Amino acid sequence: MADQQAFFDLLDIMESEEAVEQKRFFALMRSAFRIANLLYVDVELLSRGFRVHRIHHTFDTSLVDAYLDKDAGCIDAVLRMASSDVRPIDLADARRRYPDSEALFQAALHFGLPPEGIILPLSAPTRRCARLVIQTDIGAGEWTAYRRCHLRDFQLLANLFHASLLESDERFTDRVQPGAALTNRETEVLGWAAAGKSYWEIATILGISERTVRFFMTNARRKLNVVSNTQAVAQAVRHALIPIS
Amino acid sequence: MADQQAFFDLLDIMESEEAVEQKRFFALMRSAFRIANLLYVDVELLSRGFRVHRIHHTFDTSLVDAYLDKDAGCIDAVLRMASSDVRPIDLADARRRYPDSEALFQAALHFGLPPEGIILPLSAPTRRCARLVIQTDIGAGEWTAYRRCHLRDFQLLANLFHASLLESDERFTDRVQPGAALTNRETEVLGWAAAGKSYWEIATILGISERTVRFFMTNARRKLNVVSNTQAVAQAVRHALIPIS
DNA sequence: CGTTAACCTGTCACTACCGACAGTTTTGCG
DNA sequence: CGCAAAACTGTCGGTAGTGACAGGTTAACG
Repeated sequence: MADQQAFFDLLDIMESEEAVEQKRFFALMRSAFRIANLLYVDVELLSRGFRVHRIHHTFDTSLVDAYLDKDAGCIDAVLRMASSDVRPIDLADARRRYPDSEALFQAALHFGLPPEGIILPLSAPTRRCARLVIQTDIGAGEWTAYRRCHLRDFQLLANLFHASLLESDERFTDRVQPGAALTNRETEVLGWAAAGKSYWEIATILGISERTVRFFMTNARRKLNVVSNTQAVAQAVRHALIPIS
Repeated sequence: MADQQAFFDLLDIMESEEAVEQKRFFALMRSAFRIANLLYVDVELLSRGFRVHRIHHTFDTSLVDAYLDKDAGCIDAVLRMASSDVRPIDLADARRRYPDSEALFQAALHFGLPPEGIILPLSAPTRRCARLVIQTDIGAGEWTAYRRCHLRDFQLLANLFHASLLESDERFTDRVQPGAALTNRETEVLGWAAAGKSYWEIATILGISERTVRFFMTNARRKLNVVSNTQAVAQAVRHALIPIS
């Protein structure tokens, strides 16, 4: 419990300052706790592959870059593993539960990085997935006690850091939709089109004429500023105008 | 710091047990901390409105239900406000920053519920948004100190509870895609269709014949088990086969 | 060297979509 | 009641998407 004060100092910094720089946060964390390395990732996970929005870490740059190029498949598996769980996961547990990640841990060991540490879940905006990985040099025996004592500290500080990054991100403010809002009928018709129904089918379902369905769809296309039903539906799904259902 | 032991006891429970029941967690939290009420929500936020996946709370049922029916617009605004921030937000701050929520706080006050407490962000799967709201009877002056001391406890325990709920949820395991995976070209063509391009345009862009574009699209439709390009693109966006871009 | 999968192409007939023409009716609000 | 916005309808002509016909080429793998 020696670093209680260090935590509270760090908490005050994270809560009081507008934006905490990534390097500063990593440095503060490393001085406040017995942390060897930190890795922060914010990605958009796709069915195949992923798009990195942000990645920051304190590992050797050449090591990480080399690995990213060499074995993207393994990185992909590790990301998918980490994102499928919203619980803090111990690195040792991750290694045990997901054999695909073994290559990564082997490479880390080769560089003198023992597999002790934890992956913390972070609340990301729609379709994104962010995690903070903390790696330590503490032995497995001692780590259990240290983790129990400081997990809450790690999780909260990680959340605050992550929030700080998101807030400083312009892209996070693109919530506002351009153009006018769709009417109920327009949304409804879009939803059925997304379900693969033709104009005739939608007309039958809604009990209106086929011409009217086209009327709504045309209005929706105009409002969304798109050229085809297909693009309109893509937009609607992306902007959550229609539910997953 | 009197309830330090209570926190660690609770942490051990949350970490050791497979699934912690919602009522039990709420009871444990209320006995371990000076918490008056808890509210957990997990929703899918749409451009207009929302779909509730889960909602649990310790407030008076009639109060919440009545409010949900009466003023969905306000609830909507509050949800949107809470989800736009991934930082823990004090209820008092939320009230100050978002005038739309005033009606809700007024109603709460009317039922003897003071606006002290916090909204905790939770990491949810794609397109979902989950939050745990903690409300206390502690006075505003004392709350600041109590909050500083226990925010980390609240955040970590909330995360673990949330993870426990998600894990027990069948729907969370629907990650597996039915049918075969799309090839690179099929995905590529779908992406352009989602961008509103016609077959002819896609053919020109990719430098192949229009017929070939149709070939890929037909294969994609067959693999996704859909009947139109529109439905195929809707599926592709929903299942993150193609990026937001 | 055979097999498989991905990638690529042409044509025909049909149906669905889409823009532009020109309206009516209903609903909600000040 | 007047007005605006939403909901609703008909028809025409052109373009785009769709299924089914029947192929060829290239790269990877055992």
